[in-house]
Amino acid sequence: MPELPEVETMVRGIRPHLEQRKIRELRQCRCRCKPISLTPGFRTLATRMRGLTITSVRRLAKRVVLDLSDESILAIEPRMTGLMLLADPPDPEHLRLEWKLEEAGEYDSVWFWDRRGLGTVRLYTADEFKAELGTGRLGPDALAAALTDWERLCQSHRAIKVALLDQQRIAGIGNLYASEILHLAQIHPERPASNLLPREIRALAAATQAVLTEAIRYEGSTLSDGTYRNALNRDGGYQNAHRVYARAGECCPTCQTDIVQRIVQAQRSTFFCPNCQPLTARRKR
DNA sequence: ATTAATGTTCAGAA
DNA sequence: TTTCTGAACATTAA
Repeated sequence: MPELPEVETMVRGIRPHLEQRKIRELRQCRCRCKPISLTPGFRTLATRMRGLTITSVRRLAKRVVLDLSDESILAIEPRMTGLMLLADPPDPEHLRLEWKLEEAGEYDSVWFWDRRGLGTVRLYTADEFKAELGTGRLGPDALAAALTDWERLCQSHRAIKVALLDQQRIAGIGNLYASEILHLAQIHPERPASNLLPREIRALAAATQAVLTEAIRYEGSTLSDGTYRNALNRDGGYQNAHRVYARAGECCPTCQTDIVQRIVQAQRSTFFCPNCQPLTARRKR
């Protein structure tokens, strides 16, 4: 589930409790589900991480990244249902990994919890990290993208909603926030990206900033399935501010005129308001 | 029983 | 080369 705002919330939640602390040991939680993807395998991972100090905790697109004292880097990718927790997991069955910490602190461990188990955890050397996640695989972060990055995104002929999900062009936006961003920018999701006018590209960049920073302020979105929680198992609050996502059939909160529609693009749901987001660019100004 | 779910990746086809 | 489709990963809830 987590997109940029949810991963940013996880990072902010765990950072003050992990930085400068030493890893006593890594433990695999015994659940009867299939194990998640670990690279390298658990044994090697545990051996390599034991005794290292966590020097910094940061977000890279939709990954939680721990920089370690021997220059190796751990990247945790929550995918659909992964969470980083300091305490109080939603259930004990889907705890996957536990990092036990050395010094006494407010919390003694941090866990990776993942119900569906699609998440991945990978330990990189500095060189491997640069090669895999440096340039190419991930575009500029959605909160740091410059206008030229947005212009590059809009060279694609794909529908703008689909292009927004391309992590190689702009990294961090997922299915939920793509609909919210396009609604605020008043752009129809099926418009070819390459047909956007310069002022619409600027509106898209501004709407992305506005939606993502507001969502971070609300600590992310907890949907009806309730999977996403912050590091202390508390709900996010942005779902109450959603304008269109999962609101098909409801009245558009902006125009109070039209009904929010659901369509499918690239096999994924898109929500939009036909009145606020016309298929042809409004001509004015 | 069927369907859909906030993510990513791959193969194969247009 | 770009873009699209479907499937896969694994689990749960409506």
